[in-house]
Amino acid sequence: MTPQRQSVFRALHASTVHPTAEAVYDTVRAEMPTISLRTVYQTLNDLAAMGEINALDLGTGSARFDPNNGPHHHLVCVSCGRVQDLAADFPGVTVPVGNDFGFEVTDTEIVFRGRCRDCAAVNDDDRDASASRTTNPHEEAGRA
Amino acid sequence: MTPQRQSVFRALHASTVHPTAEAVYDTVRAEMPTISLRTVYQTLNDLAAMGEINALDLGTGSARFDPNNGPHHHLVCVSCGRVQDLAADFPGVTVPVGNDFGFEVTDTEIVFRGRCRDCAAVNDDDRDASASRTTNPHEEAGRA
DNA sequence: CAGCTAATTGACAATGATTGTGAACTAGCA
DNA sequence: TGCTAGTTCACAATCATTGTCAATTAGCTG
Repeated sequence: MTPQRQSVFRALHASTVHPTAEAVYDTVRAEMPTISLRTVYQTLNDLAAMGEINALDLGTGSARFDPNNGPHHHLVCVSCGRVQDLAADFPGVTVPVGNDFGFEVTDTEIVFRGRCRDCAAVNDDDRDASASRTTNPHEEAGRA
Repeated sequence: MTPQRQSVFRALHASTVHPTAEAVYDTVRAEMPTISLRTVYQTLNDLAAMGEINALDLGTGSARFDPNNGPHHHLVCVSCGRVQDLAADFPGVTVPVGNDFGFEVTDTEIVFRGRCRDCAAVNDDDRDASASRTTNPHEEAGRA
């Protein structure tokens, strides 16, 4: 546990927004200006490998890191990329028997996509013309 | 609808494995050797924007394209990246009332992660030493 | 304390997926 | 025939992430 690692760990836990590696980097640099982005990535990967944090790829362009260890799901804003934890349990969600195509399922991940409060408010304003040119470039067509 | 676009469309529908852009490129090149990867990307994006296909980012490193338009979910192999459609409906899966953090949810996506039949078989062979160095480099720690 | 070893750091370049740019081509039409 | 708009594609650029490897550091041994 080097100071760098501690700082990364703290930055992650101080945040509630599932920061990207870049965001963690910015935070950590405030108190440790010499740290490199490489070290942040390395530390995040190490922490994830140790099971201390989760690495999430939610289709927002870059990975996001989640200090929440318990089972939970996510609300993702398709407009700004914001990610919100959802501490709910969905007991009925399992692969129907006989439909598993031989998969050994080890993990179930539910992603609710939509617009967060802020982006929904913005979109109410200019709902006609520029509806697809919002803050964030990720406007993937359909996600089933 | 240019010949290129038709060919991309056909390649996608002829496949059941949710090909990556690169895979579509390889298929199309067989019958149209001069097509460029750029055109394939462009066409896939256009088709996705038109709602003809879905673009999926399932954390396997590259986007995968899915000609299946109906509502369905996915089985993803964490080892080889294979993606299998799952035509099941989960009626109970909605954000609990009062827990939506102001999100306007428009889409719900369930991903079951695990090992496909083939990768499970391989892993039965060398289950001790090289368990984390499999075909595919994506061994993200935990996905909640 | 000197010396050794192993782990960590960080500068730099490389990778892989994807997109921007802009010139060449093509189809349809006046 | 000449114009125009949409497509294609070669090339370079971008973005997130990782490889490499020398320099630094911590911790241990004697």
